Amino acid sequence: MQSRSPAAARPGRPRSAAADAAILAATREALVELGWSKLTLGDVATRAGVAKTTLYRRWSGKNELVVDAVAELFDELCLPDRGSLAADIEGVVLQFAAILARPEARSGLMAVVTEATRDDALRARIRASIVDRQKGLVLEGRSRAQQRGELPPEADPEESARTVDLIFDMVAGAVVHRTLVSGRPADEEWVRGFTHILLRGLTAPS
Amino acid sequence: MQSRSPAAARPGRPRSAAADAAILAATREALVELGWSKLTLGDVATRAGVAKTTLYRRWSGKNELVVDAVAELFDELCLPDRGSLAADIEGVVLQFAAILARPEARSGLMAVVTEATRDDALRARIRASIVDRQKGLVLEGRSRAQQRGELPPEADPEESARTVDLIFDMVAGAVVHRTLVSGRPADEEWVRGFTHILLRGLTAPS
Amino acid sequence: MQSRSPAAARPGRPRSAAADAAILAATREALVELGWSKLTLGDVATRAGVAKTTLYRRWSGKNELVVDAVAELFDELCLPDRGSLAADIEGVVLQFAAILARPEARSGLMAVVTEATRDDALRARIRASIVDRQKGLVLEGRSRAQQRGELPPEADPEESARTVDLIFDMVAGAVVHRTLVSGRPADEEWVRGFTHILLRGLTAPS
Amino acid sequence: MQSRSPAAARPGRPRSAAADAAILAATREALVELGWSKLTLGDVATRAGVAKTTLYRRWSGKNELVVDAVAELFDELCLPDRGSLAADIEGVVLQFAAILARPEARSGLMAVVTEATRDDALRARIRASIVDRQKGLVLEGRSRAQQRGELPPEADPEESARTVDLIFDMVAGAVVHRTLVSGRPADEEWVRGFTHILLRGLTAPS
DNA sequence: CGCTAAACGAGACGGTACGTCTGGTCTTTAA
DNA sequence: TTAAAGACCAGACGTACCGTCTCGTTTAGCG
Repeated sequence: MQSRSPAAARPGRPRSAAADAAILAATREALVELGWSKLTLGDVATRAGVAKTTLYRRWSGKNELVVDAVAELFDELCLPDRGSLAADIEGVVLQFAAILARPEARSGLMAVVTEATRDDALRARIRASIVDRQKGLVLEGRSRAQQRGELPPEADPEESARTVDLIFDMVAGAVVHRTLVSGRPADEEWVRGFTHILLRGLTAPS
Repeated sequence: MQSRSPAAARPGRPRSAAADAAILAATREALVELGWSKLTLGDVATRAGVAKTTLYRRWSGKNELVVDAVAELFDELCLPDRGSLAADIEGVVLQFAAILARPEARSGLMAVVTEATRDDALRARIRASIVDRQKGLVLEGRSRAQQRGELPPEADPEESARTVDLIFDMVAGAVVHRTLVSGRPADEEWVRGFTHILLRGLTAPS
Repeated sequence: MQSRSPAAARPGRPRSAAADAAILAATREALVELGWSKLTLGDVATRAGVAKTTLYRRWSGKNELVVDAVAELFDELCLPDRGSLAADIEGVVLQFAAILARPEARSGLMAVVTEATRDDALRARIRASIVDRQKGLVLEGRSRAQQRGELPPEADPEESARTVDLIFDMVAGAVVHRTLVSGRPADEEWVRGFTHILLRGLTAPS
Repeated sequence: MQSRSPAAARPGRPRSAAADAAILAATREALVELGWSKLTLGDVATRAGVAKTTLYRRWSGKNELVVDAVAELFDELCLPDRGSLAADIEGVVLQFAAILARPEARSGLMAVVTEATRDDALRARIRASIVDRQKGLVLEGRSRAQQRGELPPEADPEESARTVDLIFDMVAGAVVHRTLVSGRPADEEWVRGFTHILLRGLTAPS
């Protein structure tokens, strides 16, 4: 039996880890300067000081590359305990907005989501590297609020999952639409108004 | 013999009106089959039975063409009075979701919005042909709800505009995110849940 | 019925005759500077001030292009009447040697002949544009010598054709081998010696 | 002074003799299947069951490799005494033609000669491994004919060398041109005709 | 016997050229 | 003047080889 352990000492020269990093950084740089549609894999390779073949050996195309390059931007997302559900939501939304305010995210994220409408594998990749992480924050925020007593514990797990999805679409969708479609910043004032409506919608007695 | 339209005093061969329609239809057809990134102006011209020059004489590029082609899809959006604010919201959200469910809208709309992040003229064109129309529906729905007494009349006009923008971002963003990012349909059940939260957030006493 | 007359006014912009000439000239220039194996179609296009597509529209590859470029060099071959068979042979052999002394012919001709060993269409093209013209000179020289009485009239036409082929292979082969394999010039002295042997072989009583 | 004794017991693992043979055989095999221009060193290495580095350690490039691979084909050339100059010439020309009829020789030999027009080192290598051996046969045949009295002894050694070169160019050139350019076999009938003319040219009284 | 040093396989690396495709423009003839 | 057709320039595409390099792994001879 041969276990394909990830660090299995494969024969031949190992891939350069530096190249990976250089390519992803060059991709973000090119996204900032040129935007998605004028971004060229040849140009990215040149910026990274790397041959085109090195790039194609790792990523099968523009879409996959940009997903990975953009995904790294979301590594910094986290959910420190700010003491209340409202503060937690405001905090994470502001973090999210700050990332979307960066030009490499603006150009890149929307573009790959667009491409993903026709490419299931790409959609899965986006979900795995970007979306699921964000949804995890929603889950974490909710359980924390339940521990605080701000939200009731869940009864029906299926209903619960549906609500999490809904909240996630509302939060992410609103920030994305504000930032990328309306083209105005999701600043503190806007976030406060948004959080106010969302929270009241979730907690007010019907 | 062809009788010249009396108003067309211009010399030379008049532009074919049929060509415009054929080009836009061919564009939508190509969007469905190929998606944004693989759509080619040469291919569109061929589908429309038209020369490339004819196409370029009317549109300056891919972006402008697709904006116009997609904009026609939103002509059907309207806001019949369904008797209550909740019903009105549900109705228009479902209409919007139905449009976004069509593949030519999925591929095309997102793509031009993406391109618009780096092209102000394109953003203005999109706003004029697509977004403002939607925002008008929000305004219309609110004033109707105010006439019904479901919403209080606005005091501060600036605050009022801010709220309309916020609601618009929340509605459009949630539907778009649900449809294109989460990749699940914005069906009646989902719309009901969304409307419920949104409406309670807007009307519940804090 | 559609007659495909060569100057049939086909629709669309006609091909640029200047481009053809520029490409062939650039090809010869590149052959001189770089030789066959380092000659690049992209480079030829650049030298000719022409896009790669323009080149590929006319020639399907390097081989076909070089055949045509080299074939033009042989346009100058002719057979002026020098008064005797010996003088005629010496004259045409010297002409042939002069062409083979040019670097674009050295690199190009041998290379396409080499490629033709595996490509029947290419061999046919070479025969049509280069070889048959040379063989014509052999035929012309023989009939002229027969009129002068230097050679007897042919009896058996089949035998006659075989002899022409043999002489042609001997003449062209010897010059090519001397020039390209032995790498020494086929100068007047060499040509005189060669003509001497050949002529005696053809005319001496056995 | 550097003694380069062939079996100088150098430290380290000695080179595999089997690899050399396998590479040359694989080269000929690839020449037959693909021809010169489509032959790749990577493919040769794969066929030989050898790494590319092993190949490059021994040969500096495609040209050198093919020269050596083709040169081995000419090892079988020899000049048995057939009793007369005519028979000797016919015999060796037929041998030469038989080698040129093999596809690995057709593709390979011409190609390296072509390359050699721009590479002096390569030309020297070809001369050493292939051409000089053939010229030796001419010398041998002549001296044998002189012993038989078919040819007069040489007076002027310089004139003698010039004649040998000329004959060699005529013989090799005619066979190569017949085989590779005219594309017809140098069979017995053709060889007889050729030998007849050549021999009469050399021996008939002027 | 173990040490040393070169050869070995595998395959990644920076490059270059390939032949194709698309984007926009220009030039022709016909309507 | 517009239309259809298609040639034109420019340049990105993704692939194939080039010749070099870096690995880990033999495999010989010498100590």
